[in-house]
Amino acid sequence: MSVGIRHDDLRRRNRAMVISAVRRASQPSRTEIAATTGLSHSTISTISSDLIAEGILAEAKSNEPVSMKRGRPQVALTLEPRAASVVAVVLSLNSLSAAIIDYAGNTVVEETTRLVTEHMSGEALTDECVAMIRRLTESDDAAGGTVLRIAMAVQGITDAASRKLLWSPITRHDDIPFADRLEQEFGVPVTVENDCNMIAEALRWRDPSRYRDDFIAILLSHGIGMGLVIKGELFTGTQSSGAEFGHMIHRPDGALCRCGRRGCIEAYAGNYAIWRNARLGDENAEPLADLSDDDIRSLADAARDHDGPEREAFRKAGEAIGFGLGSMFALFDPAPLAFVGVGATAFDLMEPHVRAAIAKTAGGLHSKAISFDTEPNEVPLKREGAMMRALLHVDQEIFAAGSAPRRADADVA
Amino acid sequence: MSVGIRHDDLRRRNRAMVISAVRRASQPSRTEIAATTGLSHSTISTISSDLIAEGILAEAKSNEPVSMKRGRPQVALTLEPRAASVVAVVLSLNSLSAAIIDYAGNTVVEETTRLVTEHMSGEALTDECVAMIRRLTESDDAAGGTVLRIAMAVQGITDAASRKLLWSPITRHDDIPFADRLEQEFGVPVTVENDCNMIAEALRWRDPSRYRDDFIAILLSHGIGMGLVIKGELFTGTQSSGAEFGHMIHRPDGALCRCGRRGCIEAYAGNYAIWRNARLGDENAEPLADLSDDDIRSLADAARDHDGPEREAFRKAGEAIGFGLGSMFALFDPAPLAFVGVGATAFDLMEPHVRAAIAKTAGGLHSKAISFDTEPNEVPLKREGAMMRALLHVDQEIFAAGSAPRRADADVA
DNA sequence: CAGTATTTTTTCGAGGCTCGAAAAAAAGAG
DNA sequence: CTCTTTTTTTCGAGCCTCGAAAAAATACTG
Repeated sequence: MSVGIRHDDLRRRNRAMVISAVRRASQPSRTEIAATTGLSHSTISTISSDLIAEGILAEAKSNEPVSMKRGRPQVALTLEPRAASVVAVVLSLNSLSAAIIDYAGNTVVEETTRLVTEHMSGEALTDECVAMIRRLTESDDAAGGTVLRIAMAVQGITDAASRKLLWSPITRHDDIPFADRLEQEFGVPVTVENDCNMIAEALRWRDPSRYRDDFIAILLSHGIGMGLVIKGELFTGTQSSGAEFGHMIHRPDGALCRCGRRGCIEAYAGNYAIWRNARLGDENAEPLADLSDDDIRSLADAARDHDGPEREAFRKAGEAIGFGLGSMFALFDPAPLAFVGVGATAFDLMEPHVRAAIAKTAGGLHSKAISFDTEPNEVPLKREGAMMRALLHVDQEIFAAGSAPRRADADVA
Repeated sequence: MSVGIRHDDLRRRNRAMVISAVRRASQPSRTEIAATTGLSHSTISTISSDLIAEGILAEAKSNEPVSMKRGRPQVALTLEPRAASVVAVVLSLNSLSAAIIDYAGNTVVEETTRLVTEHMSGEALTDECVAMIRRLTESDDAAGGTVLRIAMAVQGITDAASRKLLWSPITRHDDIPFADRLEQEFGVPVTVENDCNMIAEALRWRDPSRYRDDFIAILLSHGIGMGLVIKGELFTGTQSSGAEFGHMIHRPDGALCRCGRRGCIEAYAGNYAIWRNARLGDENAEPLADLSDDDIRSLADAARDHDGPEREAFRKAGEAIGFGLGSMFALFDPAPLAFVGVGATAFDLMEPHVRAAIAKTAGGLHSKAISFDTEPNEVPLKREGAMMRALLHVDQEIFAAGSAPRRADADVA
C-alpha cells in the first residue's frame, strides 16, 4: 500500500513542481509558475528563492524582450547550467556513443565509436562504456557541474528496475549488469533502459503538442521496437522494459523470426524480413545478421519503380504492422504514431497497407484519423531521451529533496 | 501538468489512507494503521477520532478475540455500515440485477430480473434500471445510510469517463448515456463501467495475495472479455473501457466474428465460435445470437468423451487465447490469469493448447510458471466489483474530503 | 491482591508549510 | 514628477504532522 504523506514530502513535491515547470516552459516567471502549478505567489516566491540560493535555478538577466507592458517586468527563471551534469550513453548494434550534458540540457562533450558488438562479451561492452565515459569526464571541456547521473539507452530488453540488459540483438550474451558496474566505477546512480522507450521520451520533449499523453513510437530498423506512452506515462513491462511490439504474433506458426520463434511482426516487417521476402521469397530462410541502410533504400527504390517482389515485401510489412497496431488498439484505443528509423524512409510504401489492415480491426473505426509521422534518424532521439531521463531524475529525486547545494561554485552568485 | 499540493490536500490524502487501511485490513487497530501507512501514532489518532466523530468509522466493541497479550488491548476499527450506502447494478445479456450495499459492504436489498435486452432501446433499458433502483431504495428494508453513489457493470464498451455505453452485444443500440439519466433521476454520481473490469476489481478484493498488482481476468462466455490490472491499476483505454482482448487479431482475415470483422480471438474462442467449429465446421457461418450454458457443457462433455470436431473446436479456442496472451505478454510480461464464466468449466480442454501457444511466443520462457485459475460463476464477481468501485469512490472522494458528517443519525453515537 | 511490566492510545507543545493581505519594487503613462 | 499597473517579497495566521510524555488498560508476579 502506498505510504502516507508526511509534512516534509509536501515541500519536496512542490519544489519538484517548480523545477519541472521551469524545465518545461521556456523561461517562465514566478507568476507563470504560480498559475500553472496552482500554488500561491508567496509559496512560489519562497521556493524559487531557495532554489536560486542553492544554485539550481537562476534569473535570466540577459535578453530583454522589452515587455512593452506596464508594471514591474517579469523575471524569467532558467535552469542553472552548472547546477549539475549528466551522462547519456547510447549503445546500439556496432555503435557506442556518449555525451556529457549540463543541467540546462546543452551538450558539453560527446564521442561516438564503431565497435563490433556482436563479437563482444558483456564485460567487454561494459569496459568500452566505462572507458568512453571516463575519457569524457576527464576531458578539459567537461567543466561545469558534477555528474549526478548516467542514463543508458540500449537496444534490447532491459529489466524493469533499469539495472541490466536482459537480452539484446547486439550480442549473444545475456544479463549484462551495466548499471551495477557503472555505479561502482563512477559512484553515481545509473539506469539502463530500452532505446525505443527513450525515443518516446524524446518525442515528448521535441513536440509536446503532438506527443503528450498517448502516443506510440515505432522503430523500423533491423528489428522492430516500440516506445509507448499511455496516459502520460511510459508503458513498460512488469518485469522487463516490455512493449515488444515486434514480437507480438502476426501469424501463428508463420515466418521465422530472428528471435527463433515464428510469426512475430518483426519476421514480416524488420529490415531482414523485408529483404528476405524481396530477394529470397522464403519466409523460413535464416535471418541475415546485418543489412545496411542502403540495402533498404534500394529495395524501396525498386518497389517504387515497378511492381514485383520488393513491393510485395513492403506490403507484407505494412500489413503486419497494421494488424499488430489493430490488436494493440483493441487494448487501449488508437493513438498518434511516429515511425522512426531507416524504415521510415520507406514508409510511403507501407502506409496504405498499414491503414488497410487497421481498418479490418477493432481500431478500424478511426483508421483514417490516426496520425502517422516519420523521422528517419533515430540516433539523436535516443540520446535526447536518455538525457531527459537523467535530467528529470536529478530534478525530481535529487534537487527536489533539497538539503545541500550541488553547484561546483555555489558562492559565485 | 499536475497541480501543486496544498496544505489541506495533505489531510485529505491521509484521511483517505486511513479509510483505505480500514477497508483493506479486516479490523485494524490504530497501531496497525500507523504501521501500514507510515504515519505517526499521533496523526492516526487524530484522524481516526475525527472519522469516528463523523460517523464514518466505528470502534468494534463486540467480539473479544482475547488478545492474550500483555498491555492495553488494541481497539479494532471498522467501517460504520450506516455511514452511507451505494447501489451496484449489473446489466448483462437478458438480465438486470441491482443491490443496495451498506458502507461496510453488506448487501441490504437486491433484485434480479430477466429481460429481453436484444429487443430493447437504450431508453427502455435505462427505464428498467431506474425502475429497479427506485423499487430498491423505496423498499422498507433499505434503511441505513443515504445512497451516495451508483455503479453499473455492463457488458460492452463504455467510454473512458464511465458515463455511457458506447457499444454492447446486448442491444443493437449505441451510445446509451446511462450515467446522465441516472444522475438526473437519483441526484448522486453514477458510473458505468465494463463488466470485465469489475470482475478484475472484485478478484483483487477476494484474493489479494494472488491478484494484486498485475493480473488478468478473462471472461469466457458468448464473447470474450478481459479485465486487466497492471502495476496496481485497472488498465483501460484512453477513450473507452478498452482491454478488448476478444478483438485482438488471431488470424488476419480469418474466422467471422460477431463484431463483423474477421480473425478476432473471439471468433475462435467465444461460445458461438466453439459451437460453430464443433457443429458446423464452418468458420464463416453467421454467429448464433444466443447459446445456453448447457450447450457449451454438452460440447465439453463430448470433447472429453472422444476425439472429434468438439475436441478440435476447443483446441482452436485454446490456441487463439494462447497466442493472444502471448502477444499481450510481449507488451507487459506474463501475469497470473483468472478464467471466469461458463467457458471456465471447459477450461481443462483448452489449457494445454493455451500453454502450447504461449510457449511459441515471447512470453513463452515462463509459460509453465504462469498461474491459471478458474471461476465459473461471473455474476457475483461483477456485482462485487461494481460495489467496490462505488464504495472506494465514497471513501476517496467524499469521506476523505471531510466537511460534514454523512450518517443518517450521526448523533446516536 | 497489590504492584509491576507492557502495550496502546491520547495529549501537548514544537516546528514546518502554505496562504492571504499588505507592502515593496519596478517599470510605463501622462 | 506623480500616478497606475504589474510583479515579487514580507509577515502573521492557521493547519498539519511529529516526537515525547502522559494516560489508559490489560497481563504477569510473587
